[in-house]
This record gives sequence, C-alpha cells and structure tokens, in this order.
Amino acid sequence: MLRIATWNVNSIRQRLSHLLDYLKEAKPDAVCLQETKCLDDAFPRLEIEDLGYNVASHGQKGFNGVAILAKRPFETKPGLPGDPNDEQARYIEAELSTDKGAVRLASIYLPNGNPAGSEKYPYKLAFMDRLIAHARRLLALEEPLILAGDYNVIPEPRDAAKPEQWLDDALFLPQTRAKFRELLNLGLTDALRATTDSGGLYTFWDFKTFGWQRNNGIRIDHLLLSPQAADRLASVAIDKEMRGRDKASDHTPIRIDLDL
DNA sequence: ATGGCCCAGTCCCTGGGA
Repeated sequence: MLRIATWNVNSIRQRLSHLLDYLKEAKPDAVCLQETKCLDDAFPRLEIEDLGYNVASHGQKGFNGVAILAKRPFETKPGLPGDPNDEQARYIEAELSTDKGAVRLASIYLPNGNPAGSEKYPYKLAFMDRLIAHARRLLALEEPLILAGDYNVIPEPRDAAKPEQWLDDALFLPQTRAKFRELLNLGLTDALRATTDSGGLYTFWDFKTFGWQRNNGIRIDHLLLSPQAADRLASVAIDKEMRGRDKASDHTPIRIDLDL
C-alpha cells in the first residue's frame, strides 16, 4: 500500500510541529507540501529526516514554495516547464521507486489569481495551460502518476459551502473551472470524486471569515490520478482534525491509499 | 448583525493569501 498526502501548510516553519505529528499519526509514504514560504536552506529538514523521510524543497523567500517528502529515495525536478521567466516556486516533481515500479508525483501550488481583474488572473490561466501541456506529456508515459496540491480551483458548486459567495472569485470563475475540466479531460481522475458524490467535503476554511467555526469551507486541494494510478485507488481521506488544532494552517491534508 | 486572520520581511508597517 502506498499512502500519499498533500497539504498546504501555510509556512513550514510555523507548522513544523503539526507536520511531525501528522507524519507520526497518518504515516504517509509521501507528502506534497505547498506554501512552505522559505528558502531551501531554511527548510527544517533534519526534524523530518529524523522520522525517516527524504526531503526535497523548491522554495523562495517569503512566498510560495513546494516540497516533497518520501520514505523511499527519489529523484526530483523543480519547476513547471513552459515559461523560463517564471520565478515563482510552485511546482516540484519526483520519481519514486516502489516495489511495483516507478511512481511519478508532483507537488503543485497553483496560483490563486485574485483579484480576477488584475494581471494575476492571466498568470493563473497561463500556469494552468502549462500544467495541461505538461500533464499531457506525463500521461503519455503510461505510468502511475499523481498530480497533487493546492489547485486554487473549486471544481463544482457542491465543493463550496456557499457557492454564491465565490461567483466572481478567481477560484470559481467559469474560465477557471473550464481549464480544470480540460486538465481532467486529458484522462486524469479526481481521486475524491472517484470515491464519493457527496458535497460538504472541504480542504480549506478561511481565517478571515472564521470559516472553520462556521464550516464555511471549499474543496481546492486535489489529487489527480493517471489511469494507471486510478486503477489502484483504494481510499481517500480528508484529515480534518489537523484544521481544528491551535495555530492550524487554513488548509487540511488530504490523502489517498494506492494498492501499489 | 457585524466584523472578524495569519504569514514573512525588516518590521511596528506592507503585501500576500483565498
């Protein structure tokens, strides 16, 4: 069994104790992190390595930043192809070796894109186009592939407690949702939607509006699977308990078990 | 009913998040 989690930690240094607890409790084989918010040299790797994980960080100062942790050794490539001028640390990819062959895993921090009238929105859409192009190439390898991370996309109304609040938001605009569907239509499976049609399943609750206390959440953290990975999907879980802790991230982990 | 937070940097305010 291969357990893979993704979690936007909203600063790895602020969230280290929670992450260490999570590694001990959920015992994932690999974890994709987003919004680490620190340079690679400042990444608290020793504490994580002490729990038996290898660590690859692709960070930048203050903002963004992604990482992959895994018990097995792996090779990594930082950066999403397609724009050599993009300096934002939002993508890292790893090739994990398992008993049953190679598994490719990406940790993605897709741009937020708000406000939708600013230059940030076209940057988001362009990033999604690059991700679509890259996913097309990876799918051609016909391997187990997991594209995991904070997509900053609410796929459907049932993925928000109050969808009417998000109509003009870059996370839910028709163009955003259409690009997400374009990604899925390459042949990727949204792991959670492969296991349930239920609404009310969220991975983010806003600090500002006391979203957690009101259960005003949205589902924006996703694990997308190639056919070879989807064939092996055993279960999906959202680890909501981490969101209720003191000094929590505004996101909670979501994880899958693959029969690999 | 309303307004309400949390991070990093160099920092006592600004910019970013979603």
